[in-house]
Amino acid sequence: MKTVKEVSRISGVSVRTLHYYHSIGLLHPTQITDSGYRLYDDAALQRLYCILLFRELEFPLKEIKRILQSEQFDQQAALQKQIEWLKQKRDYLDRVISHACQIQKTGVNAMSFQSLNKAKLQEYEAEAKQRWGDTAAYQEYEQKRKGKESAVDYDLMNLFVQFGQLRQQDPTSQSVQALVAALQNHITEHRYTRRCSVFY
Amino acid sequence: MKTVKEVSRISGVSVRTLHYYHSIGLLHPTQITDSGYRLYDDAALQRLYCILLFRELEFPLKEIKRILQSEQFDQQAALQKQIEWLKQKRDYLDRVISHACQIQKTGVNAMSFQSLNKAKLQEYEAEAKQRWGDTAAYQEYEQKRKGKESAVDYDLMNLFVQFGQLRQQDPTSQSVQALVAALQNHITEHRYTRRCSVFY
DNA sequence: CTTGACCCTCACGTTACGTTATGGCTTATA
DNA sequence: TATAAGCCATAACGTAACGTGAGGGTCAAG
Repeated sequence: MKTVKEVSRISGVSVRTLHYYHSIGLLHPTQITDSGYRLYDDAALQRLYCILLFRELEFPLKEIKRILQSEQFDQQAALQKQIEWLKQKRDYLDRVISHACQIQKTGVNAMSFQSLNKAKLQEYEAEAKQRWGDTAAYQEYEQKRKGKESAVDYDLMNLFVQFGQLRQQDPTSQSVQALVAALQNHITEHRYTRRCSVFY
Repeated sequence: MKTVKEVSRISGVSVRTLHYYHSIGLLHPTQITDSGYRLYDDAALQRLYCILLFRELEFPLKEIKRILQSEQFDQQAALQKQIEWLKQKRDYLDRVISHACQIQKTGVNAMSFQSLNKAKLQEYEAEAKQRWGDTAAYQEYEQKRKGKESAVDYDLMNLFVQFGQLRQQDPTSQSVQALVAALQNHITEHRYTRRCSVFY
């Protein structure tokens, strides 16, 4: 039986987080002493680990809660499909890279934005639908998506468009340099942290 | 001069967002009519585009505000370094994939966690430090990081550890299937959205 | 029995908006 | 010109996942 502090040290989450997870019913302490102290056993730790796992994947806590009490699916096939998905992401990254290289060499004017558009992503989405359309989880997902407009009409291309437009303007201009500086800084800062460590 | 509705339609952001950006001083309307209506010109639209660009990269709005009024850096070199960074990410993804394949074939017991650990990411971090250590932006970043403990002692490996542990337990168990199902569902749901479209 | 390290429960702050609620402005049409 | 449709505005509360004190019990050591 471990106290909040011990669990915190072991798992890396804050005591406050344990309080919070308790309050929302995501992780109940195994026992609570007369004086109100929370105590956790190994099973609780195991569950916490699962929670953190899903959190790593950016599941909202409510989803995690739901997940941890549901059941279904073929595991082996899932891993297989997961691998394929990862490969597609890598390929996409490849295209992004070559595109960036092209921009670097030729500037914006020569960019063939058609070659790298979000159509590819939608392809994936369609494929995902095929792959998971028969699952209960996906059905729910679909349900939730209804009514939500995908009102995002800018994307990676626009990033490069911006880059390009700025380049054509004035290489030493305020906005260009600020853009680049910030880009680097931000990526340096955020791309090594928990949020993105898994899929980058 | 466009009204909020028009800007909203063009840019894809909500009217509320325009209100908000105004309220925090991130994007001022070009003009405000006697009756209090916000009006934006093309320069404002351009600025909005920049804002959205940075937002896409997950900059907090405060940072964006700061960025848009700062100035510095060599742009060309930055793009180059950015490309290299992207390549490293892709390579990391490659390793993740091969690791996943190995797990798929041999199960957990055979996993060589040493081969894919966060050391590689830390390498990148060190390299980033070298690359950007001389920049003002990075200095600030360092400043901010002080005092923050990197208390996250689980990562992608733990993902597979979990996967593996569960597999060894019982392939048809509740937790295994829930894990996989949720994983798939979540990724299907979240990996095609705005948040991650750029870097995947 | 006192001290220090731990524990507890409020409860407000944060980020980037979404979502009504309530009411004024503008424009087209009857 | 009156009225309705459609757009505008300002509150002001809700959300997610905690961080950060404030104010106050508890427990083991000395």
